[in-house]
Amino acid sequence: MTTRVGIRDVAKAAGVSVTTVSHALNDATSFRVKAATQQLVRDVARDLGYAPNKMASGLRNQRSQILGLVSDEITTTPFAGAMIRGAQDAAYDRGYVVMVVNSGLDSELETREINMLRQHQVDGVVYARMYHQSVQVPAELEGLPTVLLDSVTRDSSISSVTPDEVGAAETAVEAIIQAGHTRIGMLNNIDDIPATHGRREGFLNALRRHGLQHDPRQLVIGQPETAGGREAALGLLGQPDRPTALFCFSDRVAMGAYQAATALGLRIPEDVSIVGIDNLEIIADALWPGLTTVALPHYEMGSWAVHRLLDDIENPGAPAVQTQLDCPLIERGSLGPPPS
Amino acid sequence: MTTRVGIRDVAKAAGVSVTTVSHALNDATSFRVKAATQQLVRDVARDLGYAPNKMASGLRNQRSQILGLVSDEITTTPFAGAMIRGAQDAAYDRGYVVMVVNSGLDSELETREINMLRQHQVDGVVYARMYHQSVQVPAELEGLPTVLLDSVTRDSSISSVTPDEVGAAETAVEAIIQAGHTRIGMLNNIDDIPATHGRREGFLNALRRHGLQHDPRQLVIGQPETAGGREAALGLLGQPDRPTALFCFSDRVAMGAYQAATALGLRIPEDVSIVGIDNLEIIADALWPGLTTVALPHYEMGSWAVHRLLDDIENPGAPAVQTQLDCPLIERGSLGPPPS
DNA sequence: TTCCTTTTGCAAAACGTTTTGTATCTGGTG
DNA sequence: CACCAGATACAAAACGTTTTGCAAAAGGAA
Repeated sequence: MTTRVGIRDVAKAAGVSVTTVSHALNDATSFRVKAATQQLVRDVARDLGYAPNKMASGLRNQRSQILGLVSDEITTTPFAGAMIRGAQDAAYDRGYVVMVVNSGLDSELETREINMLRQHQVDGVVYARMYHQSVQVPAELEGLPTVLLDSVTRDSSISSVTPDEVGAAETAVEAIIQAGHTRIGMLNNIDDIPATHGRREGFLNALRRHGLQHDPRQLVIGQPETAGGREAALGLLGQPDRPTALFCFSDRVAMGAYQAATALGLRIPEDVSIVGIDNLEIIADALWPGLTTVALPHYEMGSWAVHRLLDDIENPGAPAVQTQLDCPLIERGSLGPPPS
Repeated sequence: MTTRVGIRDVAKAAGVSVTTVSHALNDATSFRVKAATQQLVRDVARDLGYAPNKMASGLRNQRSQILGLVSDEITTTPFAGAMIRGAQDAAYDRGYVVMVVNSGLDSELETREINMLRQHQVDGVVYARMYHQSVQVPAELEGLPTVLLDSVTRDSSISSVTPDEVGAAETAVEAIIQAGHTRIGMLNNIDDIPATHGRREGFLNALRRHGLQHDPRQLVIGQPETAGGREAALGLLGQPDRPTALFCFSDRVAMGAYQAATALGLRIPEDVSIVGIDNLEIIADALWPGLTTVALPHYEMGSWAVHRLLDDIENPGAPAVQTQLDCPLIERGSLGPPPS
């Protein structure tokens, strides 16, 4: 219940004026205050536990130092956590704080939530999706600095950051090829999203680069969940000329592939190697043996988005940029040489 | 770049005074304005897209309408997403917004982050953990309305919400018993945390209630991850008098039990039934067959915490309360009758 | 001493609201 | 017409800062 300590209290305690305190604390307009007094003021402020009221200073400078993060769902995967944390950490490093808001798929709710953010005078907004997709930025964001996270839009005047899907697939398939495989199958997603196309392209690129022939029957599609992966893998691994390695659209699909392999009596990686994408630790670490996979840089994307947004805010005018972040290979135990 | 529309603009457009606008919009101090004018003002405000500046109003009424949510890690499991969303939704329904901040295990960072929240004048904070544990509330929260989420502390003057661990285990084991099992094993956690003890207690309660004898050799402990569950289950299921059902500390442990069963050539649920706790969809849905498990009410806890916090803020003085939320059984396919 | 220069203080305005007290307007009633 | 009640307007203060212009103090150098 102790009434908050304000700048006047600090001034009184330090025996200087509020003007001096203000200058001492925000050393911006320097040289109105001598180094010694500045130190004194700071010490006193610390001792008193003074914390400037950001509503007041924000009101005065028309800067809230708050960023909005609007996302769709954040419940099913841990990806959201990583992105938010990346955004958070970056914001914190630069003296900002993040207001998170999520609206599921309800665009009316989204509108109202963005409105709330505006009322709180957020300095900018990160517009995030939980998986890489193409979006239309809501009209309410008009006039607010905005950066897209894990999403892109037609309007190239908005900066965005996404995973390098093609590169991720190339990384995975290169690793498979390096291990000696020549008959490689892919379990792709049936949905028409950027990840589907990008990863397919990367898969084909890697094969081509190494002069490996692509057998279209070994690129199958299915639902991007475990059940879909299981079915697809059962089909692929049941054939006599089965592939010796499987590149899977995601770790969940890879989990299905494990189940299929086990059901068929194939050992991993002795009889068949499996590589995924996502580095969904809760699955990749839990599979037996551990799943070799390519990590999606969620934390880094969150961080990148906020840094970009703050650059935009702090000195506007830079051209928008569409960035794709690298996806590193995480080796566990599911990739080995092909059976001889 | 259109300069924000303020209350004066609304007043001018509606042809009334700012006083009237303010009264019309916050109908609190009623009857200073006639219903007709109120409607007029509201229409004009909507047409102009007027959004009250919360920094200004907050400064004036010493109320930011912002809640802080400080948590530890939010990266590995999707639980964080559910809790945050629950908190979020509840806050939104009552006109508040949430600032999320997370500090890992770095308590110095936590201190500084709480400080930031204070600077932004949050009206209260939810102090959250990602798994049920006992915590010490940091001194910086002194004087701020606080509610604990998925955590408890010695000081019973702070309200808290946690899952009903004992009840969750009872629910799971009751279901197993209803299915006809009499030889039931438990794979518990080795860590000394509330969940470990609560779930053990619930397990024993259920057995006792049905007059089933508890064989201590069938309650084994291990690391609460998949590998730990696998090892523990291999031991338990390898014996001739193996249990016909396994109650697992968590879904990840249950996944290990699946692996062990598969390795031993046991079918689920024909040869052995398995029940978990967590309802970690990404795993429970992915296992084959689907995992019957008990859900931890993360969303509900987040929502409860915020509602409690706002009750505290809006009319202080109510006694603190320690709440435990129910955990419902989620049936999939891993529980069946015992082999005959 | 006198004149600078550097450091500090003081007062005031501004940010956009809410809230209060008082004054004004309107229309109806006696 | 005079009076009254209800509805509204107006002006001002307050919330806690930042920033400005100007004045005052403290030194040092001439």
